[in-house]
Amino acid sequence: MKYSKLFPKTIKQVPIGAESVNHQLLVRAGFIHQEMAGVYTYLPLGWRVIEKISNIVREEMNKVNGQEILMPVLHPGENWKKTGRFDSFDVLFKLKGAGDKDLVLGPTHEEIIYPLLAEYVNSYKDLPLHLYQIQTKFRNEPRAKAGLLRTREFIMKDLYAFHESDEDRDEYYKIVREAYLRIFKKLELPVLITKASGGTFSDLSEEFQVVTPSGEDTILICSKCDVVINKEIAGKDCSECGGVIKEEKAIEVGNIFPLKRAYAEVFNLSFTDKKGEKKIVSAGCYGLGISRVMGAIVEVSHDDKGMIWPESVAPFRVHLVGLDLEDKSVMEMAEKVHKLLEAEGIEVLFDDRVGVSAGAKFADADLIGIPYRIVISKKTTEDKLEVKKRSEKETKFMSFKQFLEIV
RNA sequence: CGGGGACUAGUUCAUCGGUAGAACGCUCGCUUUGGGAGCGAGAAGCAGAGAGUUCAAUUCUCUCGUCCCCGACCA
Repeated sequence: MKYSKLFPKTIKQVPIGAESVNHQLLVRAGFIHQEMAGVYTYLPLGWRVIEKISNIVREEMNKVNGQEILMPVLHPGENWKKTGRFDSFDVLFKLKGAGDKDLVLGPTHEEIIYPLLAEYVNSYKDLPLHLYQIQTKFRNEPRAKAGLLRTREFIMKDLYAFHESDEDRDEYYKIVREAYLRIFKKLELPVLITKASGGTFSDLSEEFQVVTPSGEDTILICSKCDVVINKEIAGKDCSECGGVIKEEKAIEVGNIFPLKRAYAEVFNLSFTDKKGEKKIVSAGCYGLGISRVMGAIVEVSHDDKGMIWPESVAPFRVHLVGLDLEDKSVMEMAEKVHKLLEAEGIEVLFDDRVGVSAGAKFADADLIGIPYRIVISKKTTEDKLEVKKRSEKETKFMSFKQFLEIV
């Protein structure tokens, strides 16, 4: 990809109203554009990051036997009336369809997936069943804030798992819990598994929290036994060992909990067991905020110059900066290195602009935060590429071959 | 939903009663090229919407809208 063709370009000024770090940097670098409070367009660089996060999540969901589906954004209001959430779900977007029909923009998908499964699941042989989707959710938050951390429209992965028994459900819960840990490790996002309120469903519920001052949740960490609890449900001292606790601000990037039989009863999601008896399905729900993860990564991984993307989700792997490009031989060398890298399957953003100062190009590279920067100029040759990692200070010189070994 | 702040060029901001200005960005030309280069020329605005006060409103008053911040809220 040539930077000269990339939409859009970076901007120097901090956008008005953008106070949180993720909002400022993502807008300035051209990853996202705000349309209204809590609603954003993902621009080419930002969308590449979203896709990479999604693919990491997808891969791990498939490993735990998840089958990907895509449910509708638009829900029949009727289903929400059945569960009582048409009136009780306070951030529900409601609208009228043709014939004055009540419709809902989906903030979560129990009201779709339960009726769906009730139609198809009959026997214990149909279980367990693990279905997930990566999709846009809508929640009419009273106050959207902090860039991608709290929005009215957001991208989320939600996995719904259905089981014959609570034992089977709880066993699968542990499996997904491990998958989540692998996901956040790949995303290089340090998470603390936090005991949380189960809402209306359960006492057992865990959140994956990223500690950062910009977080809006408060979690309590026990200094003695390493238990982490959301402040919403905790007392003064550690409930496990009575140890002293410390408070931290954190961002919730995932939440897993058993749904038990709450919706299965409403929508009559039942099956016939081996003995021929009718039973109600037991379920678990596993959420992960894809777009929020993007904001959280920026919050924990940046410096005063810009973002520092983990290699797993960076929009490109190499930022090739061409200097002295009005010199024909330098331009040819840069174009050659660009092609060679792409031939190796390495994603490259090539700053091919002519007449833009070196300082401006370096500043853009730092802001965008791609892991490896290669500079091509009068001072370099193919056997002496100038390489710098975004996360490190030192610049190293190496041949193309040597670079391929480290990248 | 309560409290506070803001809305003027594409962006960030000045003007604070007398019909609008800078910086950045953009276009053209020349010079320059290792940490956001210089000079010159140019394009760019119904001052969020509406009403009121006034000879005159971007400026004062009110209403509405939008955005941000602090709370409340956050299956």
